[in-house]
Amino acid sequence: MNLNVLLNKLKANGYKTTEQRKVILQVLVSNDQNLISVETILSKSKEMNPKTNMSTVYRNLEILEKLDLLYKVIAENGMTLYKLACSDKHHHHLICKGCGKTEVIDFCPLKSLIQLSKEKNFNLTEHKLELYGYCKDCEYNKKQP
Amino acid sequence: MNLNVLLNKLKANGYKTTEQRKVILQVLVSNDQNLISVETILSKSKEMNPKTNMSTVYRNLEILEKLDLLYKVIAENGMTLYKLACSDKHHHHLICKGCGKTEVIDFCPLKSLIQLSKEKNFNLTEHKLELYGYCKDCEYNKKQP
DNA sequence: ATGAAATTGCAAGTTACTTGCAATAAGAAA
DNA sequence: TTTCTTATTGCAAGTAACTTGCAATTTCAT
Repeated sequence: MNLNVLLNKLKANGYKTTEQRKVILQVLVSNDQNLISVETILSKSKEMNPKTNMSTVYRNLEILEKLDLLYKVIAENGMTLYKLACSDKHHHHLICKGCGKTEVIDFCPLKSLIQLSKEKNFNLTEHKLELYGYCKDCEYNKKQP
Repeated sequence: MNLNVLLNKLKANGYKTTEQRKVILQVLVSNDQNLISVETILSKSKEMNPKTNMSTVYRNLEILEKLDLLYKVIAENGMTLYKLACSDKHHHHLICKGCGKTEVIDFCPLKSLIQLSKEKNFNLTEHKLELYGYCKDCEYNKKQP
């Protein structure tokens, strides 16, 4: 995903192209293989445009998230990490606990995933699988409000 | 997992049995099928012992986590939800987005999980699979510091 | 009963993020 | 190109969810 594609998607949704926005997007584009923190996004943005403000970063991340252009992970310490979303196709990630580097994995069944991470020389230490949805009771209550 | 088992595990690790601790554990024990927030733990604890304090709740949760007696999920809004850990055996959960009720699932491959949630009348809407570990580079750096 | 060590409550502090508002910038329309 | 509406920004103050320091209290082995 490059800068202009992103700016066009934003424009198509009524958002304007500003210097600060361009810089923030540029930072995300050039780190599109790694999960990075807001702190990092801010400091790298400031390198390119010193007047970039924290609120602006948060507000732009919020917009990107709303447009499904952002992938977000909440770390164990409660800190939020971001990267640009890569594609609409369903996929998962290998996430390096050392550097935050991510690798896309195109399919789902766990057995094959474990095999795949071996092939990629990724030392898989933990995994977290959370299934969300509605239980029988809540589903019933949704339909009978 | 009942109250006395928990208190004994704590005792075995040098932690004392206090009124507040008992109450907090009791709240967790009686909600062991649901993920609950700290706010809920605190208010339910206060019902049983009005002088229970927020710091005390946090400090006790910290201890339980350190002893691997607690299962913790960080929700999308950044709030942390807890329940007692159920067993040492590797397993996953179905988590209801409505009420936080959890159901244990004993095996792993995703296909069977989807089948299983159907059998349980759980309307699976999303899932999140995150694989953590170390990439080739970080693994190398760990070995050559 | 005594005393060392753990625990607690309180209040103040911290961190990560949010919000209100006035000033500024973007870009469509005139 | 100027005008004008609307989005965007920076700032500073606010909030939510924890965390911490410390003195007072409680537990429990002796």
